[in-house]
Amino acid sequence: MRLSRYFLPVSKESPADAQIISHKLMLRAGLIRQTAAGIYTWLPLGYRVLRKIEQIVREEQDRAGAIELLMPTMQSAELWRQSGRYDAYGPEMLRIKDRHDREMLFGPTAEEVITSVFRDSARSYRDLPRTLYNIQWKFRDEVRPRFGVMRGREFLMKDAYSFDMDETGARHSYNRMFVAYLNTFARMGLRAIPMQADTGPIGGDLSHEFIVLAPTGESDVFYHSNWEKPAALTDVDFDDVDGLRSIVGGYTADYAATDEKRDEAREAEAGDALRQSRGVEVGHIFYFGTKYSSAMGMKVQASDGSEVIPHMGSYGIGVSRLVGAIIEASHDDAGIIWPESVAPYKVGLINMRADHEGCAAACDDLYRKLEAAGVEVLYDDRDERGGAKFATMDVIGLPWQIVVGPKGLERDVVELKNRATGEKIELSASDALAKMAQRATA
RNA sequence: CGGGGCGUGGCGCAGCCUGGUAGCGCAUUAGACUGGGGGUCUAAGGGUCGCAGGUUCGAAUCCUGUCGCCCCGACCA
Repeated sequence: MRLSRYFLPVSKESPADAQIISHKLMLRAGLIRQTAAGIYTWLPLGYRVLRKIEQIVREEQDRAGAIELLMPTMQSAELWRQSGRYDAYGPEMLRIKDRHDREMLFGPTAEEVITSVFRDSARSYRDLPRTLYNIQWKFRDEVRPRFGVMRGREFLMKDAYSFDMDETGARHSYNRMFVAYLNTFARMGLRAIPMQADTGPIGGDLSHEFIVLAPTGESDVFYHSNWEKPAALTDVDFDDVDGLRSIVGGYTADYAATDEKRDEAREAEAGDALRQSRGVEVGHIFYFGTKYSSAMGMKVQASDGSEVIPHMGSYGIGVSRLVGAIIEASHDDAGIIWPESVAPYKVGLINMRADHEGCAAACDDLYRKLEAAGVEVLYDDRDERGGAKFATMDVIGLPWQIVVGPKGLERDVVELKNRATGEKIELSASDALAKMAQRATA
């Protein structure tokens, strides 16, 4: 993409409304614009990041054996009356009437929809277990939206729902998601710590919140220093019940708890290794037994002919919130530092002198070759001074910058800069191309 | 939902107390110079001061209402 033809409104100053760093940077870097309280338009650059994150979530859900579908944003009140939640949910649910005066709502979650859909088609134990998920916009009419996309009213959520014949099966489904979540966040460069959590209005007795450490987080959290080691992907067979259980057991062995769930004995045990921080909740998983399946009359026939009420769990990831959480965890004074896995473009190509014939030709050539090699490149071909271009690239946080200028070209070199480390090396344009092409396919 | 604050060119703000020609910085446009970390000079464009009503000869300014947004607290993927 040529910057001269793109829509990327960046600015030096951020609106006074923005309080926390991720919100300020998302506005300054031209990622989002607010449309109403807690409701945002995703500008081109921000939307690319959102889709990258969404795709990682999707791939890890698929790997864990979950199946994607798409449920509507609008739901009928009737469905929520079946579960008894229509009255229980309260003013956070946005209620709407259609032209026939029928009561509708903008879905804050989808237990009712999925249970109804699956209930009407699943007849036998052969149809189970299944975990179904979708990535869809949700609306929760928060009393006080704030912190940009970290706490919006409209937000993109991945929500998964598992159906099993019994609690043992349900716990395995739960463990699948537990490990899938660790892998999902690790791929985004985040260390997300699973913590024992309250189940809240969703109900049930087994629940973990996945929390990313950040000083601006909304929850106080306590954890063992073992959690400070960098996040690593776990290569697992998701069908291996015992193997998965022991992996989850291993992860939960190290103490980690939110403020409400602190355990004095375990904190004493951790001793000097106990750490305190603030955190952002990026995922939450629940096992809640037959709460919805029984309320909504879901039954399937077991192999012995008896009727069984399936056990369920639900599993959420705040996809749009993750954009903010990643920035909270990865930025510096100059701007955002995107992990390569979610960066909107891999590399920013800076033409130091748009008016310089040789320089422009070299840049155009390198740009074409990068695109042909499948490297996502944002080419700053504007007639601006170098300083302005550096500042733009730094604030939008692309992982790599290739700087092409007349001085370097005299010696047949370009400069490759790593945004995260600030390290700069000189190399030939073809070497820079090769290096970027290699990273694009890695 | 309780408490507090703010709405003035795209963004950040001043002006309001004490009513009288709407201003500054950044950004934008044009030209010139300049060219490796947000350049300089010159010129220019852009605002019915959130909206509605009231007071007044006259309202950004005073009064009433209303809408929107933000902050603290309680609640949340």
